[in-house]
Amino acid sequence: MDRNGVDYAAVLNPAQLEAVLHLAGPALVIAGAGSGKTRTLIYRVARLVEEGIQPEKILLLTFTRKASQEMIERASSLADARCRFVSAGTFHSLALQILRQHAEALGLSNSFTILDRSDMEEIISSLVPEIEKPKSRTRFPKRNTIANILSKSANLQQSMEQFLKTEYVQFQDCLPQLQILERLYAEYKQEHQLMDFDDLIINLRSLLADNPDVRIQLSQQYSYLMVDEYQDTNSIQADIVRWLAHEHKNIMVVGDDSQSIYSFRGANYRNMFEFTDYFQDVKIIKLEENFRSSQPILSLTNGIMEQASEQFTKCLFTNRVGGERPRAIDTRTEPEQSMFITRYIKEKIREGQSLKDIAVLFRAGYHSFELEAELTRNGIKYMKYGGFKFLESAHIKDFLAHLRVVVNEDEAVSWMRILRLVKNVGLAKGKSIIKWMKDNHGPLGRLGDWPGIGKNLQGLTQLAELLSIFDSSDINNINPQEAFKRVMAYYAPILKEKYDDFPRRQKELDQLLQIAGRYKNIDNFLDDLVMEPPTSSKDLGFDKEEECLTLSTVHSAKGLEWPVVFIIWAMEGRFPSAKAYQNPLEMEEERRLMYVAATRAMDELILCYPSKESLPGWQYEIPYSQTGLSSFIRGLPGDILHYEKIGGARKNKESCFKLPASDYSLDTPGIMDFSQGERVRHPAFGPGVVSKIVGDKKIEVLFRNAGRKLLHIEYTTLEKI
DNA sequence: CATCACGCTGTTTTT
DNA sequence: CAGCGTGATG
Repeated sequence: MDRNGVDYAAVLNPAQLEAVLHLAGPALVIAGAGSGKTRTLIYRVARLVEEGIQPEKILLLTFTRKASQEMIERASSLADARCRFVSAGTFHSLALQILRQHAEALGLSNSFTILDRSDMEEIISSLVPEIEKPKSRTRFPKRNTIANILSKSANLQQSMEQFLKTEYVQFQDCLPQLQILERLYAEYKQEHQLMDFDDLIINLRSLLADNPDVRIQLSQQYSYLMVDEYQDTNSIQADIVRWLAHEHKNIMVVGDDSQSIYSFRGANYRNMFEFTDYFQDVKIIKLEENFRSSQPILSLTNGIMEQASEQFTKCLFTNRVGGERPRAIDTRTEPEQSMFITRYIKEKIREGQSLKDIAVLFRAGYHSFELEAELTRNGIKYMKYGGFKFLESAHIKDFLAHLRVVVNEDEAVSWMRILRLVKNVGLAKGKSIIKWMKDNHGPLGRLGDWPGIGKNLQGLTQLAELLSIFDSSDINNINPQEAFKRVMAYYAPILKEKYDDFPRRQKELDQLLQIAGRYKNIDNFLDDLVMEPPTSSKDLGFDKEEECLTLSTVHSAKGLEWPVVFIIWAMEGRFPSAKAYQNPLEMEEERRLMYVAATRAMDELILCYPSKESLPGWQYEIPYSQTGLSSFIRGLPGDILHYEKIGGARKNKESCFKLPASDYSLDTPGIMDFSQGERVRHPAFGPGVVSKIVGDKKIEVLFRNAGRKLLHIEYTTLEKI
């Protein structure tokens, strides 16, 4: 019993207690999924505070800001209110904060702008025309791929040559071009005072490595360090941790090698085991008792990890008894999968389960599109995490570009966006205007003086007027919301002109305006948007705590749990390019990804896979043995999973799901018939008319409201009206 | 030099 | 589906 009345021994098991009572010196906590890792961290923070350590001096590093905020909140409500003042954040936010203070030590201005992924890609694609592409027949990588290559090689600290040899063999003959691009991109960033996410980390490390005084100052400022999800750090971040703890060695890292799923950004779970090489007398604590899942679920997850070629640690166990075996359900096709899940959820609700208790997890954002349509048609509310970020949609980026040049008038990426929105200005004119502005420093008000301005460039004059408003007032005193409204007055007509579905986009901008209202200055507002972009409608704060289903990528679901979890997994095998399963390394990560997904489930786990491919455009069928899921479950002992098949053609009597055939079988004439001229409704595109029957499962529909008039649509996304 | 229509391709994950 | 390249048009 301690002074404040938290009886740690009563709320923690022995291993957790050991971690919580550890005060000074290095410690490595190996914490299996669901072993109360967060709980342990929380109580350890509380414990440190109760020991009299100033909360500000405790630094808690996590991978998402959301995770750190939640931890702090729980710590201050569960244990000690002073925990509210603990310093917490992500590696990136810490780096930003420190670099803004010490930029000059690195020869940078402290008003640098942060590039998000799409900014990065935009710069790259503007640089690509400057290089001569290889003459050979092989394709040059797309901008997304180039960005991946540059980012990952930077994070791995490998030379381009070495990197291509090991990771992108297919682009090896583009080596000279990629090297040039790498250099051009670096020069561009230097010239325009820009940093991408990788630069934040890399620059922080150099700062720490080269400046003992900064290091000492920081180790005084943060004298106790904790790092969550340590298996997801890359070697640069591990260096940062080492430097930060260099003076005092009060460092506790917590992680689980089986949950390392970020190798695409250079993360290496071996960091965990190298930790003991860099610090002496590391206390190692293993948390192996699982408090989350039923034993049958753990048998599955243990089984999955037993197939891994490298396993360092633990086998999870629980004291819980009972529970159903996880189910593997062959839903035959993707539409049937969506219908199955939707029906099942409805039944659960009828049984009294809350929607909040159910989650559907998947590999990539677009894997849930089909399901989303089905849920919408059935009126099931859901919140989706991960995948596409709404901040990356064109209208939001366009709008924010205007605000960005208000803060930083040299910001060429944003200028390009803005200018190209003006009628009759394209790539070439945009470039020449930017060059002109550079040569004549101080573009804001004087854009109207551009010599090329003429009667067909009326838009430029208006833009100049808008910007002159900002130019004349003190930028630091502009209230973000006010600035927002002014830009909106200018941008709204452009929005209407450009998008047929502008009301939706307008609404999203209005939501963004609400967020802007929470800030006192534009700078911070923009920084926060890049560093911690809202990833779901919930983050935007407009859907109040409504009870709804969770849809999430596995990556975004990390650290969370639900009583009932569905996993949708089978699509990987369908891509001709999905050679993942031939590459043992990627296969290993895929396995850990499945492990993370499965360990989210508390009571009920349902793996769904359509054994038959049915997407438009990808007509060929993939044998079940090649689908992603089956490669995980093939090697498992037969009694770990309960196998089932559903689907019209199979008429499986064992199926737990008996529906009238017409309700969900594509083979049965019924709701899936459409004929030419029929009126239909799509959940996203609204009403339309069937214009043509293209094939067995494909029709063409003419939509009035959609940006595009003609779309090939799958039957199941449509509703007859 | 900007823009538009058309056809082809290729699909991740996050700060 | 979007994002890119191409070729025609203004």
